[in-house]
Amino acid sequence: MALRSQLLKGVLDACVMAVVEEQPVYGYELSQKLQGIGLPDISDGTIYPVLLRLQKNGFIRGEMRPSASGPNRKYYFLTDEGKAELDQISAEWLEIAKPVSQLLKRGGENEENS
Amino acid sequence: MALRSQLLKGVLDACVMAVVEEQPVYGYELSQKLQGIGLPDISDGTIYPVLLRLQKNGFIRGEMRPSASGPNRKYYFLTDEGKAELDQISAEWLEIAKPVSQLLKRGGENEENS
DNA sequence: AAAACTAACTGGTGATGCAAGGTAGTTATT
DNA sequence: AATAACTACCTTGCATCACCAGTTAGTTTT
Repeated sequence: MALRSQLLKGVLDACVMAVVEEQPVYGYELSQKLQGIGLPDISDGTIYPVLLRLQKNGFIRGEMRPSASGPNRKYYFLTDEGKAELDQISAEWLEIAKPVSQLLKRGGENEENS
Repeated sequence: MALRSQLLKGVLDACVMAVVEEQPVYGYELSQKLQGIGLPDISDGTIYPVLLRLQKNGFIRGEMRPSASGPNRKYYFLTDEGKAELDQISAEWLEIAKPVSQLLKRGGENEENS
C-alpha cells in the first residue's frame, strides 16, 4: 500500500470540495482531474464514498444529468454549508501544514522557493 | 472528535522522527515539545504507540536512562534506517502538500496560473 | 504510609482511504 | 441482432492510525 494514502487522510474531502467549487464535476471525471493537479492516482472507489459522505452532510448537492455520449452523469455542486466547511478545513490544513513542512524541510539543501 | 486528528495521519511518524533527529527525547517530553512547534495538543497516549511502532520497525532506538528527579526516562535515537524513512516520508509529504495547499489556498477569484 | 506527580504503556474505538466487485447504460464491432 | 468494450455510478470489507481512557510503576512530598 502506498504511503501516500495516509497522507491524504482528512484532506481529501477538502480537495474534492475545492475542485467542485471551481466547477461542478461528476465523480468519474473527478478521479482523473485530481491527478491533473498533482495528486496521486485516486481511484473512483475512493472518491465515490467521499462524494456520498459530503452529500449526506449537506456539503455538496448531486444532480443527475444526461450525457451527450455515455451513461448519465451526476454533477455535484458545492452548497453554502460546503463552502463554510471547506473554508474551515482549509484553514486548519494550512495551519498544520506550515509547522509540519517547516519541520520536515530540514535535511540540508532547501532550494525550495516557498 | 477534532478534525485535526485526521490531518495528521501519516505525518505524525515523520514529525516524531524529525524531532528525535534534532535531539533525542523521551516520550513524555515529546508530547509537550510538539505543541511548542505549532502542532495541536498531542497526548502521550497518542505518541507512545507511534514510538513503539517506529521502534518495532527499526527507525528509532530506545534507551532507558535514569532521571535526576522522577522515574527513569526512555530516550529515543534515530537510526540510519529511520533517517532514510524520514527522508522518504518528508519527500512525499512535501510533494503532496504543495498541490493541496495550492488547491486550498484559493482565496477568492484567483486566476489559475498553471 | 498515603497522596501527588512523573513517566511509560495498553485496549478499544472511530474515521477514512483504498482495492475489488457489482450494476447498468452507451457505443463500437462483428 | 448479438457481443464486446467503455463509461459511470455505487457497495462491501479491510487496514491504518490518531485519540481517549485506563493501567502500572517509580519518585517525591506530606
